[in-house]
Amino acid sequence: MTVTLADVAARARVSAATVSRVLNGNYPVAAATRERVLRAVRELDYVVNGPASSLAAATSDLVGVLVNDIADPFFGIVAGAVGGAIGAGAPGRGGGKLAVVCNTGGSPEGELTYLTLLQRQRAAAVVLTGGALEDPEHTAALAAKLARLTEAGTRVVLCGRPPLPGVRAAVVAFDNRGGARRLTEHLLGLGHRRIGYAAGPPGRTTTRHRLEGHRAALAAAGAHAGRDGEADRLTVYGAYDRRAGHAAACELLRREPGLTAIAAANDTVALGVRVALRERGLRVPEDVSVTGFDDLPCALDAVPALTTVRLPLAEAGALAGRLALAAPGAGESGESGPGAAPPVGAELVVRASTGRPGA
Amino acid sequence: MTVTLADVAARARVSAATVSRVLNGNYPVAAATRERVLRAVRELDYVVNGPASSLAAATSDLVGVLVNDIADPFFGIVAGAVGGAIGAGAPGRGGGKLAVVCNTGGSPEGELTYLTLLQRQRAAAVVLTGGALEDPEHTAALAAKLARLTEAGTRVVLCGRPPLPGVRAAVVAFDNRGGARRLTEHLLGLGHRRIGYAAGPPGRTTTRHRLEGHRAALAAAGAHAGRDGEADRLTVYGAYDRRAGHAAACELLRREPGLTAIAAANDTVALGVRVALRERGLRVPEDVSVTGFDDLPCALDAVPALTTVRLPLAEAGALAGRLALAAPGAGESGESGPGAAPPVGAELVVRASTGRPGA
DNA sequence: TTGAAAGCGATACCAT
DNA sequence: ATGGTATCGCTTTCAA
Repeated sequence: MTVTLADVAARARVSAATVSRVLNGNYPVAAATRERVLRAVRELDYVVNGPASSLAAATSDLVGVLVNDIADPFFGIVAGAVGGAIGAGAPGRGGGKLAVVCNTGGSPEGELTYLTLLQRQRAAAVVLTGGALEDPEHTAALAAKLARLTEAGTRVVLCGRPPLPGVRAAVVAFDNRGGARRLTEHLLGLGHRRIGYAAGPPGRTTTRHRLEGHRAALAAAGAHAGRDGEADRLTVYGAYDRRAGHAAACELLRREPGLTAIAAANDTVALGVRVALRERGLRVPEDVSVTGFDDLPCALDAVPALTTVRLPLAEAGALAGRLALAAPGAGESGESGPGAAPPVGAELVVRASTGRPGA
Repeated sequence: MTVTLADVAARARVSAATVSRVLNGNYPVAAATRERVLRAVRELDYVVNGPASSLAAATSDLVGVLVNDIADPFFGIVAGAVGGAIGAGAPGRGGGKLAVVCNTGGSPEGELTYLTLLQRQRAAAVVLTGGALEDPEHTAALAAKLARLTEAGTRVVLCGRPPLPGVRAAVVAFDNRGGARRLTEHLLGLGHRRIGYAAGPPGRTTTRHRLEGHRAALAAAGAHAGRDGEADRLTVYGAYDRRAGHAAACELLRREPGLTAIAAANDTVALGVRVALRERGLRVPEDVSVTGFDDLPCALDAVPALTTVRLPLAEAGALAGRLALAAPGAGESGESGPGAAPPVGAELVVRASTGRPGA
């Protein structure tokens, strides 16, 4: 029925071993022989049997990419970049791999389940993207699972989340604290003093780090500083989605109608905040930008103050992809060998303000 | 080193065959025996070797999802829904499959390359999403490739693109013509008469169908009808991204400054149009919505006229996922067997108008 | 209900 | 440079 290596070998009048060598290009093969084999492959329309190959070689060319929410362009861009970096046209050896994008929905079980699925597939590498849960129990389970994976030869890349103790992994770090801090400093610089904060879901590294950055900026400026718990009162947690951003803005304005600005923990949340502000007839600044907008010159020009905070997200993803390809053992926990850029500077953080500084 | 079926069998004091039966649940096994096996699996922390299993069974539990642009939330939502429908918690038999999201970038080669990669993996199914290229040569190549896949037992699902002659595939159809037509009718209803159109890339099914719908509405209303080529003059083609939307709006306004509205071929393009309008100080209507906004009540309320055009995108994706799981041979080319909903009604189409009806 | 054994298709070591 | 072949881990008849 389906064409196998043996069929090709027969047609090319060589052994199966030779065909394998030609196809993998790992061993020297006479040019004439190679030609004969390649022609047979073409004529028979032969396609390698991946499973068989993976079984024999004890490794597959699958690379798992775990994302918290594939519907969020943030992860879409990262996943796309990883896929591009490891895919067909990938530079050097190790290319031609297939990205398996797994949507965990941010749930701990989802994360573990998909890792098991990938482990089962003997994935060449797994890339965990986005903030991690800070629950000790889950962290332990995750670390254990990842340890097993690395033992089995699977490379682990952490992109946008902190290193895991005891896990040999390459990591692409985002400066969540610094980014959030600069964001709030920007608002303070505009004259805002009563600033609300639409935070991410509790218990996530990104949520905590960004909130810390936000508060550091407030503290440095002496804002909210007097009354205890004032910062808490002006902070509302929620999922990283529009609906939550909308709800957060409503709640924040209910608690403190005198708010002049609201900082959001990420782009998607900012979109929700925007909608809430518009509903109330509040002015929404044009400089609310969205992940991915950076390919639009006009959008960039509109937010000069934030330009430096911007992260070429796609490049971070590509870097993660390259790290996934790198030979195991190369520069773990930090960056890696050839062609690897230093850890990326800052996470993209965008805010929506009510645009009434001093009001 | 790594635990195998044989290890589990030994520990449970049964044969490998029995372990396999327990794990796959296809054959009857004594309850006591099953327990013993499952305990051994747990104790040894055994994980099936996917490649070996796929090799023996001649099929894998991978489902390929081809998307034109993973960074576009439209595809993110669809891909996520497919993944959810076939994944861990999938109903009935056939669940527990792994979605492999492949970003073709809308290129014909990418499409073919990924299909080969999936063919090599012996994918259980492939889901092609989004508009298709109308190039006869590529269509033929694609049809041939898909034919080979189905022959090998891979199910093919077309989601958002027309059926392919000679290819046994399930299809989830979007009413691109109808959606676009209603969109333009909406604008006409608001009093607009000089309407620009930011179309998608030339040569795509979605581009053509939506444009046809748009023009049908214009023709029915007698708008643009008099002068020949007027509709062409007010149409600008471009990629399905913001940058192109921005460029299209600029060009349209250059050609006809008297424009009172611009209809965009999709959400992402509409966002770009929006930016261009804002740059010019033109009023941007609040009812410009974005794919995925439908989970935000306020957004829905803002666009009553479009509510009926809205497609629960995630549901279309889930449907496609279910079709991917269905037994081969079940109701091809149209819809399918158990639990399958009828083809979805309408594609989500959003527009941006300059908000100056009659101006 | 369970076991034994023959593949599945490619890889890589050992010869030649 | 090329061929023979054991091996990878699981599935699936065929018997018992």
